[in-house]
Amino acid sequence: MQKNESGLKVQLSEKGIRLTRQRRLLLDLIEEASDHLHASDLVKFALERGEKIDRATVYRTLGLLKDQGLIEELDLLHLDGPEHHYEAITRKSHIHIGCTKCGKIMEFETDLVANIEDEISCETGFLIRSTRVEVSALCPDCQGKEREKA
Amino acid sequence: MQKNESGLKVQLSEKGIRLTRQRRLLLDLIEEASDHLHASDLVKFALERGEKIDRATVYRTLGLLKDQGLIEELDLLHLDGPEHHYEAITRKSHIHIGCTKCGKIMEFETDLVANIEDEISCETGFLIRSTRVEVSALCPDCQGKEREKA
DNA sequence: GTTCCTGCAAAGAGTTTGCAGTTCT
DNA sequence: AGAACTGCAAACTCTTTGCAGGAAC
Repeated sequence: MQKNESGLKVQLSEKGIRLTRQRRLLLDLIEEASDHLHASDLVKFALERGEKIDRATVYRTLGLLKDQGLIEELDLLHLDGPEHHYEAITRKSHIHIGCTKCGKIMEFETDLVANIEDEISCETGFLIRSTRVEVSALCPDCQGKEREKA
Repeated sequence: MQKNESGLKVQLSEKGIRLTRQRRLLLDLIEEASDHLHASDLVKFALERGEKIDRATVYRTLGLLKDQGLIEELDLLHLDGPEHHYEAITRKSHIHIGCTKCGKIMEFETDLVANIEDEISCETGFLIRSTRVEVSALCPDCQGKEREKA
């Protein structure tokens, strides 16, 4: 373990999991990303910064990070295709709203998700790990275009 | 359009979409199902009642029904594999809680989802079509087993 | 030094597509 | 009759796996 490692890397290391060049690379890419990445994005972005990584390693690492609770797997309603998207789990959880017409994804923060989680815990006894909320909608721009047609 | 067609079939027909033998069959299976079906379930269940339907038709029909807003596509956190699951859209919406250990899926009804939708509509102007909430958790049984190990 | 990880290549699974023939309205 | 739908088969994409060599601790 090297000095001054960034957040997710420390977390992984503290769980007794080896930090390899490839894992550092992927964690960097995921932490720096503003978007929701999928596996082939990661291969591509790695190449762009001159580092090579195999698809298989990407998938294996994403699985590992998901199991360890460091990243979250999203489908984003498959508006963009069948791949899975991943994002770092941050303090403030947020939900995703996708426009079914233009495919745009918007993030939205709300405390109400925590309320749902509380209600579930109390009433069912389930111990919640994470909650994924994905909303399928029509964005304001696309609503305008729909009205023009009519 | 035949007489006494069931709910989803009427809805489809009213949209001007042809009712074929295969579509009736799939709608019947989806309406009667208590579980969340995926494509190959539908092929299998059709065969069990002596009707043949091609995979391609199943996928095309599921796409159609999803686009028309008659069924909802779920991933159920992929606890059960990479397939998509489908269920009829019913009046009372519900969310899915999956146990990451045993894979059990529980349905849960709450009014709080409607609150989230209201908040989103007001603050973003998005017109919501549907909201998918999938919770990853540990069920009470599996929590017990975890404690035994420790 | 031991254990775990990676790359490569091949396989696997779910899903989509082109086309000719059939069915619906 | 005309438009839309289906079955078949092949193709496609995303993802997983076995194995030999290499890296982390």
